Amino acid sequence: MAKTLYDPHAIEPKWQAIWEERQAFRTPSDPELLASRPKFYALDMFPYPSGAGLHVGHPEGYTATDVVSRMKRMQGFNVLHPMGWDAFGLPAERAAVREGKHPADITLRNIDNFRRQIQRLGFGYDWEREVNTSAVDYYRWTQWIFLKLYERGLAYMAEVPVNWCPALGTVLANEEVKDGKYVETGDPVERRSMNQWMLRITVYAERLLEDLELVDWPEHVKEMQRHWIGRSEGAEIVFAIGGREETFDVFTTRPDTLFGCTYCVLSPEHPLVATITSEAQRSAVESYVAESATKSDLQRTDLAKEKSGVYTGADAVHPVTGDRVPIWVADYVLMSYGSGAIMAVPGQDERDWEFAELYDLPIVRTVRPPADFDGKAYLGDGPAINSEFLDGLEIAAAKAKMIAWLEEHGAGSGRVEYRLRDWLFSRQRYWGEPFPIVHAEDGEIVALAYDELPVELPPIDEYRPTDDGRPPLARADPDWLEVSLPDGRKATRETNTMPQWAGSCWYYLRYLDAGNEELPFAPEAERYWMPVDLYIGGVEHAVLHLLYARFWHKVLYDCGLVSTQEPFQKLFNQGMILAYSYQDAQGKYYHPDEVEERGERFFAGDVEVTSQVEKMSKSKLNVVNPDDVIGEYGADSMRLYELFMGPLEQQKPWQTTGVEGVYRFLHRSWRLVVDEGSGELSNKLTDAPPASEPELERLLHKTIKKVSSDTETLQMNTAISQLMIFVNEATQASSLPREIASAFVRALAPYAPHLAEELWARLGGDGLVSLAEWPEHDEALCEDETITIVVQVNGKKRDELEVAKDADRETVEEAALASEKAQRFLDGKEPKKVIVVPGRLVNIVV
RNA sequence: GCCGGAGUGGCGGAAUUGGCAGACGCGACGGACUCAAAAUCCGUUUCCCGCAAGGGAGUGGGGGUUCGAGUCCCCCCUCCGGCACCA
Repeated sequence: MAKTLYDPHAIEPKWQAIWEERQAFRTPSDPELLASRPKFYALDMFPYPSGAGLHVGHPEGYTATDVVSRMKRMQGFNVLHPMGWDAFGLPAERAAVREGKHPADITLRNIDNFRRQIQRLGFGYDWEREVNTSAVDYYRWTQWIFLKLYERGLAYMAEVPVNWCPALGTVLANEEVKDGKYVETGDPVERRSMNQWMLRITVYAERLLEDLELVDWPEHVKEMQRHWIGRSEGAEIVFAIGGREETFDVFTTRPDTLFGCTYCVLSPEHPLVATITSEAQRSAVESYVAESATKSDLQRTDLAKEKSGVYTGADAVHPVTGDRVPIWVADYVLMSYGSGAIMAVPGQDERDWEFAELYDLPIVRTVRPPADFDGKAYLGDGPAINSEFLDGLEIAAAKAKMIAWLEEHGAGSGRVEYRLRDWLFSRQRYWGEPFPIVHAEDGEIVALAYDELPVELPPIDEYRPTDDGRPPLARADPDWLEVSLPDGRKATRETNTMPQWAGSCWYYLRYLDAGNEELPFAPEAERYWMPVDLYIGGVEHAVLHLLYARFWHKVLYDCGLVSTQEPFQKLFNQGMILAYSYQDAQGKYYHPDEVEERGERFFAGDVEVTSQVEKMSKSKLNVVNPDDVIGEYGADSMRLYELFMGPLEQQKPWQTTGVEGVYRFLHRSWRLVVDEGSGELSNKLTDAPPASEPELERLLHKTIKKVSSDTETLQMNTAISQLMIFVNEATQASSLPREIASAFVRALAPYAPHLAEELWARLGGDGLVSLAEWPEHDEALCEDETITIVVQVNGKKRDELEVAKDADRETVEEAALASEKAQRFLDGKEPKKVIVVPGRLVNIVV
């Protein structure tokens, strides 16, 4: 007779079809139902649909949100759990050039593949709310929000120094550049001056910083944002220039050290450099400035080890003492921070000390270092010295007094400076949102009216910039490019497009009401569903996406369009999934399938290789494809293993043998209910009450309790471990009451939903287990009748005792002292002290 | 250099407020079933001494607090992540 084994390939497509047919995961929309239950909004960071398809890292976070949403749904929450596509971006544009197709076609093809792969995992997404940022009915609303920003004066065009990436043929935002390279590809970036769109995110710096207090996010992500915003308190001080009209401002966090200022430094890009330089110094300064201009940011930082600079020949007037101090030009002062000029205080600043030593400039200490201090610049606290009216004051008091003095004498004021810069918001690409902006022939920038949206991407022949360096959209037909304004003026459309971040700044709002043709989303939907209750994604978005989205959200809040200050109440970062890779002595990689272990060593054929854990990558031949895993073990095993590997937030290596472990667990779960020989229900199942198997009943309640709380706190690895413990025990038990089996299947359902549906149906459960009621645990049954008490002598375990769970101190102490094994170690000595920890242990000290 | 986070068996990892270190899984070893294998099931599995009973050591290293430390404090080492002339 054919055995009825657990067969995920039969079960999984079947239940996925039924879920779809019964619309099991449609978000409730009935107003009465919405009002009657609490809501839960579980959000995944939506993927960019690349041509490479899904890798096993993607589903980790998706599985976690799916498990939580499924449990919440069973617990009676209205659940919103959507998925969509961050679909604008350069790779599709490049593929379009390569294949001679339109980027939209490439994008749709990739989306279909991603959707297929994601659907195989059996996630309970509401596909009716799927969004695609590159679809016209989505990006018209991105343009709509841009108009809101523009109206509020938060979007402007300016000639600014930009990060130009020649390899990409476009500019990049500050956040996209690190060490002079594009963070995604490592392509070098250079400085250029260009007329570009900027968003005034700096206006929101303080709120973006403060409101981090309101959200439940990992501390290190908050820390990264705080650092990126980079608030520092200090003072702006005005310096006059000897013999000239001009003045310049410096920003300092140490106004208390003003008396120690022995020179000033301007950045090479500072506008005053050219005007104040003396004739004698002109050629030296000019060649220094020219040299700095040719250096990339990378070189400037690298060469930072050795400072350099040139005297301008001009002197500044010390605002308090009236002394002359020399003004230098040096590239250790950046034009992009503060005012691009500093007062140098070598006594209290390491960089200034180094520079002063190099060029033999005077050094004056204005804070007395401790007697044993033998360093150079002293940054610690101490009484002010050499500082006239500040002498004797500690730093904080000295700062306050100096700021008061400056304000009184009109020489400066207290000031807060931020590291955060305005957001460079335009790109020279085709595959992005067109700006709803035209340029009139007289140069005026004109925003389109709301009813003129959308501005659709026009077809063009080639996706390269024009020969004279204008963006690809400049190639569009004049029908698109040229417009007449209502007042009769002729105008040209903006040909830059928005950066990829634009679409992801508000997609979580579009999900609330994805089909709305009148508005980006209805206010009542927003009030009901926001904020996002759980947002899971990779830490790589800690600054970029999360900062930009928070910024837009706050603008929408100020427009009265959203009701919460912050969009994402709880954020969680899943750790990256790594994989073993194998390399020989020459560094050549081998596919894991070629490698076998012999003893302690690894070989690929006859070649000895070493193993290591690395990021998955094609070149390292260690990429694991979810389709292959599902093909072999099924989606439930894939889901379970993704979460069982270890703590969600941790990096961890993929191990195929680990998938087999959870696959075996699902087999055991199957056999608990189904007799594999006959295909009928297992004859261990009984209609007897749960109490007929008291041990198992207790374990069930402990399991429900632990699975509920561990799922809530995203400790899914230990929740699964508890389910395994239950199955192991239940397998041993002589009978299995149906009620117990039913509760177990419901607790398993969020994790292995296909198997759970099948078992639920076989057990005769009502409807879908995905929509069944989550089991409740009975606290009284979560405690054992008797507990094991450990008996220690001098802190070492010597014996165990079984006592009633409510046994009092005296009883436990007596029993422990009576223990034969304990007595042996007491060696006849009188106990000096006996510590009783009820329910845990007794420690006898001699 | 600065700021975070982490170091636990052969491996992934568990351990309320300080209270039985190593749950669960992998791997390995032994056994059952089988002509045999796979699958499955049962058992063992931190290390050292011991036939065993039993004993000793043990959570990166060193010190401390405590009846008791993986957990708290101090110093050091290693790894990972972020930032890096931000005045």
